[in-house]
Amino acid sequence: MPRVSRARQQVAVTADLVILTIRSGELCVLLVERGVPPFAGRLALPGGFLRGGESLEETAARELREETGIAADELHLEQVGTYSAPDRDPRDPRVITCAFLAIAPDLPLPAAGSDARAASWTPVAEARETGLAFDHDAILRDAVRAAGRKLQFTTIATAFCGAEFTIGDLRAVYEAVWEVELDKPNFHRKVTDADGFVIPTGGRRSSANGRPAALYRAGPAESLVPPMMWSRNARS
Amino acid sequence: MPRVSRARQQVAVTADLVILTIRSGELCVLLVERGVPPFAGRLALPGGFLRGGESLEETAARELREETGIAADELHLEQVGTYSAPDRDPRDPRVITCAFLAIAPDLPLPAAGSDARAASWTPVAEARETGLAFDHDAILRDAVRAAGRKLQFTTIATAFCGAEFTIGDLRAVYEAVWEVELDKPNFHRKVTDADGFVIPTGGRRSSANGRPAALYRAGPAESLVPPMMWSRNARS
DNA sequence: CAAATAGTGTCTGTAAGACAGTATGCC
DNA sequence: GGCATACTGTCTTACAGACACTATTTG
Repeated sequence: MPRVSRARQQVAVTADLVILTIRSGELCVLLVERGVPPFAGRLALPGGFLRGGESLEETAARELREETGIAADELHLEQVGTYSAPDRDPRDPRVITCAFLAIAPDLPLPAAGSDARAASWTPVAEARETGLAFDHDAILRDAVRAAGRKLQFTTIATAFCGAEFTIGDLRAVYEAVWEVELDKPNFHRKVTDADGFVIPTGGRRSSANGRPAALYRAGPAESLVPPMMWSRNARS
Repeated sequence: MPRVSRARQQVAVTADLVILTIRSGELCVLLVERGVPPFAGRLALPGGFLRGGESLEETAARELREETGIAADELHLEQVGTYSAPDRDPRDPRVITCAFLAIAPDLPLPAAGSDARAASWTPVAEARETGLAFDHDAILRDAVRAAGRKLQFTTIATAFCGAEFTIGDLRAVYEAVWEVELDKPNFHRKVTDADGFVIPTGGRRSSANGRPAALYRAGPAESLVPPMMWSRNARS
């Protein structure tokens, strides 16, 4: 009896979402507590099954809306990878998943999910310690790496911020995702010099102490030239 | 009657392979002629259905072996993306595919596929003109882009070459995938200076004309620092 | 005033790109 | 020698990173 049957196998497919944001300088991910087996009571990435007539992108967009109330066209949604180890989900029929990365500003809070599941922002460091259901630890790790790579070459960092933000806010994004400290003066110059990355609004924002920071909004550029390099420390 | 049913849908899943190589300076992809509907007689990427007990990576490795005789651990195999548009495959049950990128040296020729399908290397430019079955045009485009990005930051270019190669061979890889011309002297210095990219074997190879080029083999480094940038022309 | 954060100026090392010039093969 | 290809040297410009310094706020 061969372990690998020659028959083509039909499977159920889910789209799982890694929705990242920055809350008070910390990288956070939206997690839900599973209400039903398998892994009932454990934390997991939000997600759901592919339905007839849908592409996986549409499934992901629908889940995003159901879990957070955000329309998918308001933020980036991109594939991270497909996870298909035969033992990744104990259910039968077999379940494979396509993971999507979404980047969101600090939201008012996922309004008590219409899906009735308890959804909440969890620091990524904490999620890694606790451990997630299924193979979601690996998915989260891959998604954070993908986000880190995108920060290098695109202006996606502004998607982590609200409509108006300071250069310090933007630097906090890079520092949280890359887990490094960046030189403030050099970062400031690089960002403000890059063509179409940020546009000054003229406003300023006071904090408790110190000189108020100038406010910016996202510029029209999508790719960031020259890239923001952190390859010296090349992990991934 | 909603277009999107609320029922979770079971689907069949394939792994499709984009196997790239360089033949006389031209980027080529391994294509098969389909013997059965849908798209019978049309060119398509090699691939096959996920079987019970297999991950998609294992499916891809098995198809690679069946189509080319190459063992998967001899070359890179990595996910490009999953394609799931509802109308991408007319068959029922519905079929979605996970595309993999493989990079191969110029092989002796895919030994008359054990799968009995006519497999052959086709220049990518030609494949784009002719058009492929299913959504394989989009998959091919995405895979070539992914390969181009990998060339920037990894030493994967050596995987396109045989065990021994000249710097000119290596440069041809970059020029074919990126569709640019690179400065020969600068490329030479950059590659030979990069730590662990290439190692001189001491041998030389004569061509018809001119000074024989020194031979190299792949070095131990996997990531390329500093990266080989072509971001000035940033397409993708 | 001190403390704190925002932002600018300047210097140094490294690397990219342009391209002149040298080396070494075949006819 | 002529020609083609491989390779080296050198110059210019651009950018990363370090860090001294100035600016503007609160207390």
